[in-house]
This record gives sequence, C-alpha cells and structure tokens, in this order.
Amino acid sequence: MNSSFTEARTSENIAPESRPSNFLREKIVEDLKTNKYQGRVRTRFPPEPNGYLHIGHAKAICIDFGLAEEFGGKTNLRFDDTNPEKEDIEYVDAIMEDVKWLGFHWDGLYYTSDYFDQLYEWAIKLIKNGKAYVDDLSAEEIRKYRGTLTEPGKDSPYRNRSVEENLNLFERMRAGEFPDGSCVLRARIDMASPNLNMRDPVMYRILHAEHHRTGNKWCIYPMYDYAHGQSDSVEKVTHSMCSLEFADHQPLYNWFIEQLGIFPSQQIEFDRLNLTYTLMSKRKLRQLVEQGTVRGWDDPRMPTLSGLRRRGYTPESVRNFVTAAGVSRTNGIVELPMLEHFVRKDLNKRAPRVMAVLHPLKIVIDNYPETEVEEMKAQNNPEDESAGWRSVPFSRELYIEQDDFREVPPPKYFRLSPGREVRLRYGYFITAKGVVKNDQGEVIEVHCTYDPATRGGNAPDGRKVKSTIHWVSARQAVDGEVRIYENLFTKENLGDLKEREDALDYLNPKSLEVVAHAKLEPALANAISGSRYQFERLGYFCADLDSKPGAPIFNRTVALKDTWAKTEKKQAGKE
RNA sequence: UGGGCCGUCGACUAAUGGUAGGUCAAGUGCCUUUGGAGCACUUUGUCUAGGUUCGAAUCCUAGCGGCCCAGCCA
Repeated sequence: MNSSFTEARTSENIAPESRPSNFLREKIVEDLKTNKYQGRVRTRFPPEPNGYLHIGHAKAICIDFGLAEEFGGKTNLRFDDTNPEKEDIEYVDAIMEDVKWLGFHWDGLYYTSDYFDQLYEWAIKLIKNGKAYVDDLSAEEIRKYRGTLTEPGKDSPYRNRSVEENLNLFERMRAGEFPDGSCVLRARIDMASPNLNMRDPVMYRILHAEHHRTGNKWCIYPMYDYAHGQSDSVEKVTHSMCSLEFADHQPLYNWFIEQLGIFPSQQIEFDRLNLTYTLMSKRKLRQLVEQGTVRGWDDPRMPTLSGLRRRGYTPESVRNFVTAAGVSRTNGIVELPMLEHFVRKDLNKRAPRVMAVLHPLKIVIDNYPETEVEEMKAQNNPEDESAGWRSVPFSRELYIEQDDFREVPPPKYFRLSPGREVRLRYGYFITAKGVVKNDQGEVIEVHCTYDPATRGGNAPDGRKVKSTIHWVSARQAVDGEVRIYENLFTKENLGDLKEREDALDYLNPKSLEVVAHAKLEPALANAISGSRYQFERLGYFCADLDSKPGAPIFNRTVALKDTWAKTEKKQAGKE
C-alpha cells in the first residue's frame, strides 16, 4: 500500500454558503459596504515564535486566512518577535510548516523585527511631540506608581523631562550605555485612566540579548503594544483580529496610530477556542515538553498542530471542526467529542480498511485443512468503491480480539461464545465448540468449526448471524506496535482551576497505552509514516514517524464509536 | 466593589423587532458482511425582574452571574 492511496481523496469542506454567519464576517461586509478601506481586505496572522501552534491557533488561522480568502483579500504571516529572550528560529520553522499543513498560503512573510528601524523613528517623533519620555523608575517603582484597579496612578518624577533630554537619553539607551532595566521609554498618556493600559505604557525596554534575526543590532526592544498596531499599519492591514483579552488594549492600539497619523488599521477581538480535557496554554505545553511528560511538541497527545498531525488528524478535519465550532465573544469550552466527530467523518470517507488485532486470542478451526491458505477478497473502503479490493490470507489458526469472545456471554452480547455462530469478516461463518484454559483459568484458545459453504461471509441457505468480527491469520500476521491515547488530562475544564491548583495536577497517568505486539494483516508490514487506516471495528490509526519497514508503529487517532461499550456500561450501572 | 467584555438546549452557535434553527452530545427505531457508516425520529434552551411595542432572545432600566486588566510577556 502506498501513501498516495490515503491522500488521494479529501472529503469536502464545509461550503461557504452553509457556514454560520458571525460578527467578524458582518463587520467586513459592513466595511466593504461603507467603502472604509476602498474595498480592500487584508488580515494578518501574528504568532510569537516562542512555541508550537496548537488547535486554538488553528481557529485564529482559519479566521485570519479564511475570512480574507472569502472576500478576495490577502493575509500576511507575521512573526511577532519583539522579545528575543523567549523566541527562537526553531519555532519560526515549525509555525510555517503548520500553517501550510492546514492548507493556507500567506501573501507576505514578515517579522515585527523588520520594522525595528521604523518603530525607532516613530518613537523619536513621539518624543518630539511630547508624547513619550524616558523613565528612570525601576520596574517595581513603575508598578507602584501605576496605581491599582480602583485607584488612579501618579506621575513619574521623570515624566516632564524636556524633549532634548528625552531624545538624548533614548539615543543613549539605544547605544547601549545603560544596563538592562535601568530605564524605559514610556508613552505619555494619562496616569489616571481607568484603563490601566493607558497609564503611560512602556514602549521600549533595554534588553542586551541577541535576537534571532537582528543579532546584536539592538539592545532596546519594543513592547507588544507599541509594535503591533504600527506593524499592522505598515502592512495596511484592514482587519486585525485578535483574542478577547486584548480588547482593553484597543484604545492604546488606536492611540499610537492616531498620534503617528498612519494607516488606520483596526483591531477586532473574538473568543479563543477552548476544548474540554485540553490544555491550551503555550507556556504550560512547553513545560510538558521540557520536563519530559510528553515526548515532544509533536507527541500525539499534545493539542499542537504537529501533535494532531502525528496522531493522524487531517487538516480538513481540523478546519471543519473550527468552522463548526464558530466564533463569538463569549468564553466557552467546546466538547472534545465534537473534534473527534469531524476527524471520524473525514477518515470514514478516505481511510482504507484493514484488519488488526490488538489483544489476540487464538482461534483454531478444527475442521479446516492444516496446511491450507486461502486468499480472501476484502473491500478497501465500503464508503468508496474506487478504493478497490485486496486479498487477505486465511488459514486454520487465526487471532481474534479477546473482547470478541466470552465464555459466558452477557445479555445483548452478540459476539463469539460457546455454541454460537458468528461471521469472520470476508471469511467464513464459524461456531465455537470448546476452549483451552491456562493454569489461571483464563481462556487462551478457542476451538471452532467453520461452514465451508459460507466462504466470503454469506450463507447460501440465507441464515443470519448476529455479529461479524475481524481476524488475522496467525501464521501470516505481522507484529506491530500500537499506541493508544487517552486524554492527557483528567479535568474537563482546565481553565477553571482553584486558587492553588495547577493544570499539571490533573495529568492522566493512563494517557498512553503501548500495545507492543499487535497482530496486523501482512500488507501493513511496510506502512508508510503518516498513512492512515481504519482498523476495522477498532478505530482510525496512523503510521507513526518511528515506523521502520517490517516494524510498523501505529498511533490511534480516534476510536470508532462503540455502541456495545455503551450498552455494556449501562448494564454495569444497573447491577 | 475602577474599567472593559459577555450571558440562547448538556456543549458550541444562528435567528439583525415578526415561526427560537443548525452541529456535537444524549435517546429511540430502521438498516447493516464493521455493534462502524448511513437514514428517520425524539428530548432539552432565550440569566432574573420590570418597561417600550400589535409583537422582544433582540430595544430600555435595574439586578444577578461569568471572563479579562495592576509584565520592563504577547
């Protein structure tokens, strides 16, 4: 099997006309109608390269790129790299890969650091206009002078320095005459503003740190608030979408643009994506990576795009999910099963079926010839005729799933049990006749008989069976490792932690189960990394990066829906 | 209790003064060579109290509840 097999078809995306309306789309429509930006739409996706992108970013990406695309506009990818102490080129590369994987293409590729010279000139302009000053207060003093939520701040003693002195000091800050933290450049706005962001926010701080792009050219770096709006403005961004917590920064965003008299980009805020049982903080995710809780940023348990990719999620499923989850200004949390629904829906249409047994139980068909091996025809994807058929070896000794046999079947259990006939998928009808047990009394082998007339799985006399189970021929089976994932966390809403709690207190110790010796049908021996399959009746699986020819490793993307498990659970609850 | 933002089925999201709809989840049935998929059906909602209006989820007032802001992070 080759990988193009699995990638050849994609399920259809949600059509534009069926996408739910939302306030962002309406805002753009309105701006187009009033000709606010001469009919232009330009957005930007502005990640800080200090970590890997996660599914929350996928929402921002879909909004930034998707909306622009929808209105014939363009989108820039801009790395917001104003803090050299936290940022790294590794993240830049990973972010570009993830955006491309999602299927988006940026128009311009920029870095906020591209604008450091321009930003510096604008700072000088603000100083000359009396709108900025160098403050010698320490960080702690600045905090004290800022006041509190209910009390106004007070002016710094350095607030009224002359333009000349400020110019001189700022130039010397840039020249490296002062140590880190000795002074900052501040906007001169209003220390009594009820909006703390307007109480003379810091524009530049001194950081004698090497920047991943500008090297040692600068030892002063602009703050987010001083850089973001102007960067948007330089790029003529019309709709600068960001998350809700920046709403309080909007007056400041506008203030810099107005003071400078530059292109009036506008900021619009929307809610972040939250998912149940999922940690969505880059800082915390980095902690998991650094302390070795997970194998890396792309560990399949991570909500990162690289993790989801390795797990087997398709970009289409992520996009469709994000679109379906919608956007608003409320703080909500989407249930994880909704994400799982969209990946199942996509993979159901495109993933070829194979048979694999995770927890093997040996079956011996007593009346089947000892040395016989038949090739049974199996359909690659019942959802897709064009996927064709393959052949699977069948013989006297097979493996079935331990779960598919019960010596004493509970009510509503339709699978194999003594005296009961079931269908082996694409094989024969078999009837269990007896069991072999070990010293502990566990069933280690089931002896059956088969009906030769049912080859392929149909009985000529029209008799029915209640169940069809999957199997792998013992002699031809290939061993493979299968990694089963559960939620990384046991707490539904990790955004709802008590005072002294940490998200990491809720790590799920059972988030990874390794099945070292799963029995796979032979065609899977050389599965190509990244190829996706449905293991019939079990779930969707994706060949891992660590797979070697003859030694495949699979990640379970998501289990199939399991109504029997539900029934069984309900019965257990009744007892 | 300074400022900002926000309250619609269990979750997410529509309805833009005129029939509260969709998706997920849950449940029931049909179908099935995957207890998968599919199909059909069903349950559940406008935070509260007033007001405006022929008519209010929508507008107004007052409550109640939630989230965000006191980094030289973004």
